[in-house]
Formats: sequence, C-alpha cells, structure tokens
Amino acid sequence: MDDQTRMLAGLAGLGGLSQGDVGDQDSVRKQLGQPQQDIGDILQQIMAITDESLDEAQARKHALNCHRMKPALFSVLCEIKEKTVLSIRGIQDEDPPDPQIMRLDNMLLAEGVSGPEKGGGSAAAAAAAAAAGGSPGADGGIEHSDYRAKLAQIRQIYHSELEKYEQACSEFTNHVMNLLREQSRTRPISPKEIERMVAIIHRKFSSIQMQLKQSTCEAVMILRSRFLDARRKRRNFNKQATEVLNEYFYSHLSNPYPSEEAKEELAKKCAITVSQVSNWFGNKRIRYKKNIGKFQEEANLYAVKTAVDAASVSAQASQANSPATPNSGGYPAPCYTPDGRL
DNA sequence: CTAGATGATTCTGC
DNA sequence: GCAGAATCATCTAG
Repeated sequence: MDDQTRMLAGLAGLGGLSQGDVGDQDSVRKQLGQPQQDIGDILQQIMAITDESLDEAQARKHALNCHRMKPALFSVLCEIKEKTVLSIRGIQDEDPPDPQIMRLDNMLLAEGVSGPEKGGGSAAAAAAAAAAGGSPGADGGIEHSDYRAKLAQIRQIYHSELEKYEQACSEFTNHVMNLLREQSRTRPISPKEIERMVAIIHRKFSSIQMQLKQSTCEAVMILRSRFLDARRKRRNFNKQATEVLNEYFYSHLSNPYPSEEAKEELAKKCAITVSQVSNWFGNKRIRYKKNIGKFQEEANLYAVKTAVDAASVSAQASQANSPATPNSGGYPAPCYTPDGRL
C-alpha cells in the first residue's frame, strides 16, 4: 500500500468509514460526499502553491488551514511522518568530533592563530627566532617582528573569514528554522527534526570552515618553513671567536673533545651557544681529519701562538701546565719546530 | 658569478 | 646521547 492510498485510507477512517469500504479513491470521494472538494483536489492545490504568487499562496494557505479536512490530513501526515522518521532514525546518529578538524584546531592553537591574541603568536615567533639559531644581533629582531607581522596578518584574515562564515551560518540557520516553523503549521515537523536540520546545516558550514582552517594551516606552514629556513641564514663567527676556538682545538689536538665545562667556557668567551661550540668542534674535527695538509699552516700558527703564551705563563709560574699539546695519539699533529718554523 | 669556506642539520652507528 | 660523516644553505673572497 503506497503512502497516498494509506493517507486516503486514514482520512476515510477518520470520516467514519470501515477499512473494507476503502477500495479506491472514487469510493472515498463518494463516501465523503464532497465531489468538488476531493482529496486529489486538495493535493493538487498544495502542489500548485509553488507556482502562485506570494499573495495568492498566502491566501490559498490560509484557505487550506481553515479547511475542515485539514486536521484530518494533518494527522495522516503525522502518521506517515512517524513511520519515515523511525526509519531515518539510527542513520543519523551523533557523530564524534572530526579528528581532522581537531587536528587543524590544535595546530592553529599551537601556532597562535586561533588562540588568545598575545600568547601563542609571539611564543611561536619566539620559538622560530630561537630556532633561527643563537645569532645575536639586529637580524634576529627583524626576523622576529617580520614573522609576527605575517602571522598577525594570517590571524586577522582567518578571524574575519571565520566570523563571516559564522554569521552566514547563523543567518541561514535562522532562516531555515523560521521556514520550518512556518511549514510546521501545514505539515508535521517535530522540534527534533528542526534540531537535526540545524545540525545538518552546521555540519555543512563546518566543512566549509575546515577548508578555511586547512588553508590557514597551509599558510602558517609556508610562513614557518620560510622562517625556519632562515635558521640556515647563518653568520660566520667573528674573528676573535674563531681564534679562541682554533686555539683550543690545536692546543688539544691529541684529544680535541672539550668537556661540557670547557664548551661552556668557550661559548662564553666567543659569545655563542654551547651547541654552536659542539657544532664547530664537530665540523673542525672532521674537516681537519679529512685534509690535514690543508690545515697544517693554521695548525702551526696556533701551535706557535700557544707556545708563546705558554712561555709567558711559565715565566711567571714555571710549574704551570702548558696549553701546548703533548700530542700523544689522537689527531695527527702538525709538523713544526719549537721556534715556530716549519 | 663562482669556488671554497663555514655553520647547521640530518643520518647512521655505537 | 655522542661522534663521525654527508649534506645543505649561506657567506665571502676573488
């Protein structure tokens, strides 16, 4: 039995007919005794509403609302609705928060785009600046503020777009809700259905929002990578720092592995970080080993230097340890004479 | 502009 | 976690 027949049967039932009498629409019409206002006509009128002007439609709607058959039709619709809603239920279960959107939210929060205005942004910028390496000076500051400015720009665009979406979403939701409330006078619409419709709309808008979040994340990543690449924008250590490091290296050539304390001391002397000292020694060891010949001259130079220093120190305290390398094992020593000549 | 130098990063083995 | 090695990206002298 299709819906329309069921509806007619329902109406017939309401009109005091027995089920057995409901054979076809004609018999219903006959039994109702209203040939000029039969159900088919009413349905026809409902269908035609969409083709009419607003005023006509309003008038027609009013006429339908006042029609004596309206409550009966309404209850039949309710009955049909009940069935369909039952079949729909279960499909539309509450879905858990989208992990994708959660990931994007977390990232935007961490990058200081969606979080509180001051905290995250500058923190992220500071992190980027810190990652840029302990290169002290004006450049770090410029990069820092530049990064912050760019991030603020992204943040602003993100928020204005988000606001637009939210506004559009709430406007659209209101509009749909009003429409549904209005329609609920002519067809059965439960508050739950309205709720579900609102949820559907929100889902649609949140998928749009996800696109916004995604593109914002991409923008942040591009910005970030640009600034993280800047960490490779290195500065050579100044001459004095290189000298201090070389002095230590060549005077400890047998074991050019400064202890943690020695590294700290060197870092302080050279105004660089301990990890930079480690990098420097790492690079130096490998490059020295690879091409001892090339470093020979430099090695001799520093050997003389340390020898001279040692001499002046030993003049004051003859028992003091000479910084000159005894060179027992470890890296090959440069060949030099005690007076500094090759 | 280019080659070499140099600081930083990444990968691998211990 | 550290050191060695390879590699990257930039700096710098010519």
